[in-house]
Parts: sequence; structure tokens; C-alpha cells
Amino acid sequence: MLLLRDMSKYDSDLDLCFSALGDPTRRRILERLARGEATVSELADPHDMALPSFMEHLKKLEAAQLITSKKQGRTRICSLSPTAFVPARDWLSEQSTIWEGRLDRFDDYIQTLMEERNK
Amino acid sequence: MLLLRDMSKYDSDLDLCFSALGDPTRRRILERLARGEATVSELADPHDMALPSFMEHLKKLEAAQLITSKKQGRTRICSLSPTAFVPARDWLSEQSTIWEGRLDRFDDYIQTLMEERNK
DNA sequence: ATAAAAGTTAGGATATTTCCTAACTTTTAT
DNA sequence: ATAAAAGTTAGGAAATATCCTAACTTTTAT
Repeated sequence: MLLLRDMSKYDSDLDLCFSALGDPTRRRILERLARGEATVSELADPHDMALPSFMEHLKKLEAAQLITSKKQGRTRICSLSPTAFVPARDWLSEQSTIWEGRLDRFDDYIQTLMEERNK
Repeated sequence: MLLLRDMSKYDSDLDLCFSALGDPTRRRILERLARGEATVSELADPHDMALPSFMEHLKKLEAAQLITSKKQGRTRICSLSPTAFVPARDWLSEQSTIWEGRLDRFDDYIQTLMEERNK
């Protein structure tokens, strides 16, 4: 099964994704793009930052496959990637599920202890 | 309403949280802790890394409120924080919801498909 | 009472990240 | 044909992150 054979690719995808999400400027960009596509200047406008610095953030988002972009004439239009948050959400859900499953087992254990005591 | 008054704290919480998740060593630690609490050495064992380096990762996870720990005698026991993934999941869900709620989302999707096909 | 175990602290090397300015290319408007 | 607009590239400063070794403290086992 693929899942167990080579996690490293998925792993480095998640590295890029979560690291990209770990910066407030980049989350602002994603929040903006969730509402619709925008050009580089439109995105940069609310951010008090030199354009080349801002572009670095866009590059990271694109490397993390969180956004896509295409050039139209002299302007570049950026969009949120349709599957942007899927890998991150999946990882978080999986861990939560495991965690919650463990709590249930703990409840079972307590339950068993109580029953033993009441014999 | 608190939501609009000071996002900066929540923002920096999310910075710490997502940044912490952006490292494979730290995700391995969380995956381990989702299955139950463990001491520092138990956690460190599978990682080929000097203990002080490893401890830095634990510190980051604790600063991000993803784990908690308590000292018992000379050993420290670490646990996954019960609410560990809630803020991250909430942010991702919110963005997904906004994105999915866009009226023109489907049109965009078709547009993208067409463009892909004509390449 | 010593020694071993389990962390912790201090200090340092190297790489990456995050910002900047200046100069450049390509496209569009006058 | 020029100039302005929208990005892009190059190069560099400063801060942060990620690792290390060596030396230290506290607790437990012999």
C-alpha cells in the first residue's frame, strides 16, 4: 500500500504546507484569496512591504501548492488552489481521531475498574 | 465583540501552532503522543538527534500549546494537549467554508479544466 | 555514599527566513 | 515613440531556526 511505502513525499508536502501557514502575512493572503482571485498588486496592497519581499510569500504559497497563478499580459492572477487545505486538514483530523479513540479506550478502562469494584 | 477587537493574539497563537506543525520531527512527536503520554527519553528514542536538540522541539510544541508536560521525579511526562488541534482546524475549516461558499466557484473550476485541456 | 539515569543549561556553527534597495524586463497607455 | 505600470531578478543585512558538544543538576538505584 502506498500509504506505508513512502511517506517522505507527503511529509515534505506537509512541511511546506504547514510552514507556509505559519506566517500571518501568508494567512492574510489565503484569507483574501478564499474570497476570489486577485492580482499580485491587489494582494500586496494591504501589506506594508516592498513588492519583492511580498513576492517571496507568494512563491512559498505556490511551492506549498496552496495557491496557483497565471500570467495575463503584464499582470499575474493568483487563486486559491481548490484542494489547498485538504492535506493539512486530513493530517489534523487523523491525529484528532487517534486521540479521541484513545480517550474512549480510557473511558472503557475506568468503566471496567468501576465494575470490578462493585462486585 | 472580541473577534474583531484583537486578532493579534489569536494570530500569533496560529503562527506558533502552524510553524510547530511545519516540522517533520515535531509531527512525529505529536503522532506518538496522540497514542498516549510518554517521557522525554521515550519520545526522543526513535529520533537520531542529540537530546538538547530534541528538547528544543518539545519546547516549541509546548509554546504552541500543542503539548503539556509535568515533571515526576527526574523524568518529564509529555501529553498531547486535549484542545491541541482546535485552532488550526478551525482556521482551515473557516477558509474552506468561505472558499466553498463562493458563488462563482464552480465556474472557476470549469474554466480551469478547460484551460488545462487546451494546453 | 557513589554511580547511573534523566534532563537541563550554555555556547556555538551553519542554514534558512524575512525583510530591504536598486536595476531590469515586459506590457500597456498616451 | 515614450513613459508608466506590473512584475521580476540580483544581491545583501539581520533575525531565527536547527543542529551540535560539553558541562551541569537533580533524582534514583546499588
